[in-house]
Amino acid sequence: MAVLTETSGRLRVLDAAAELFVAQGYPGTTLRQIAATAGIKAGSVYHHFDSKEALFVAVLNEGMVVMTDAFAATQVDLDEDADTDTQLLAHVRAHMGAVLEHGPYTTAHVTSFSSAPEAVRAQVVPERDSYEQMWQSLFAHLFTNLDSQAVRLHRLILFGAMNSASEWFDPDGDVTLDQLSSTICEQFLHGVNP
Amino acid sequence: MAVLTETSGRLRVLDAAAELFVAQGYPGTTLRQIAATAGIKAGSVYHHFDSKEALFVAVLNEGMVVMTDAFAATQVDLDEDADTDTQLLAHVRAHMGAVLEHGPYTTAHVTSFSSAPEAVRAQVVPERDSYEQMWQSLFAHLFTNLDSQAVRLHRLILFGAMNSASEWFDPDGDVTLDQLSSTICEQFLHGVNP
DNA sequence: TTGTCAACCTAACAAGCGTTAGGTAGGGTT
DNA sequence: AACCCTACCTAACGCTTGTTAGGTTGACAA
Repeated sequence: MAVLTETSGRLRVLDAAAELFVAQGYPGTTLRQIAATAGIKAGSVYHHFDSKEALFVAVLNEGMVVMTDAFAATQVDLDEDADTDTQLLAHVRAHMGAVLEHGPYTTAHVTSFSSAPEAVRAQVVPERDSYEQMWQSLFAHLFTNLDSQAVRLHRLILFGAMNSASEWFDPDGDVTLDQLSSTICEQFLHGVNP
Repeated sequence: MAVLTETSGRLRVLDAAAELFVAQGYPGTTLRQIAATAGIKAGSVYHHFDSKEALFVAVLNEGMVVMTDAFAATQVDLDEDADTDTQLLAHVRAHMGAVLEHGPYTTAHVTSFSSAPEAVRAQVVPERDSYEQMWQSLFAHLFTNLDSQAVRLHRLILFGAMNSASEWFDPDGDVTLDQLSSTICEQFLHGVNP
């Protein structure tokens, strides 16, 4: 039986990969860097994963699971008839938390998805789409006055606002994730001066 | 004298580099790809640029000039006492135009800046900061009720909303840049339901 | 005790990388 | 005519890349 105090080798590789992919992108990260960070040699990575490509896909899929779960958990906790502000804030906070507080897996989705070759991206598109579909439904439910094209536009704008925070947000800075989430949400719903 | 109907070799290299950096990021793009796109051989790139790094910096600096010029031109055309909606929309439209209508140079700044190694990024930071400073001043002028930290936060949110459009905006789609700019601007100032 | 298996290692492979040295063709100037 | 300079080329350099083949080790099972 594995000792509980040390994480499994496969997980250490996955962690190292996620961290480095976030910092350097897909082509900018080498298997030797990943292996070194995980404390093993480059060749040994192939005991756990078939290829660099498969490793990247594994990281992104893990990240997508975290985000999807966060959304679903929020949905469950929420009264369906709560007002728009309450519902949106809860989901915004959940998304921000998933991207910025739950390790590099989710962040990889936001920052290094676009750096990957088309062949790699294609393997994660379905999971991505399904997450976007969740938000599309939420928006359709909250903003009944908008048509589906307008809903899509506003959703993309909100995603841009939320995800770009991964480029500058500092967990140790003087703005907390709660504050940031509520600022984004307030400003999205009611504009810059309330 | 150079024939006018064909662009200079240096410019063809710069164009090819900008285009490929946008599509594949900095480490994902090779000098041989750039050279092939420009119609020359890899070694010949060094007749025009000292290194891959210098080529990237040249692309980003060119992009920053376009953006700074667009901002300045908007500033000049604008009555300083025009209302907030008018001023902000003009600048948003100018920024969006610079990023999405003026070739890959500006887009490179938005999409592939983060993919570059730290040593490369450092060389473009001053120009970047000066552009951000322009926006910071504009915001301070438009939103006098906000303190400088709140101004910064809202500015970053707006940047996120605008720049993320480079990942999905389709010039041939059924949303024009004018419509998108005005949607972003309206929603930023007054919220999602006006 | 013997066998099995996961989890590593070493050492190498071909391919591709950024970069360089040296050459050449042709227009412009003197 | 002689020269020079720009804009390329060829051919290679040393190095790194993802990947593979073939060990070695130690924990566990039969």
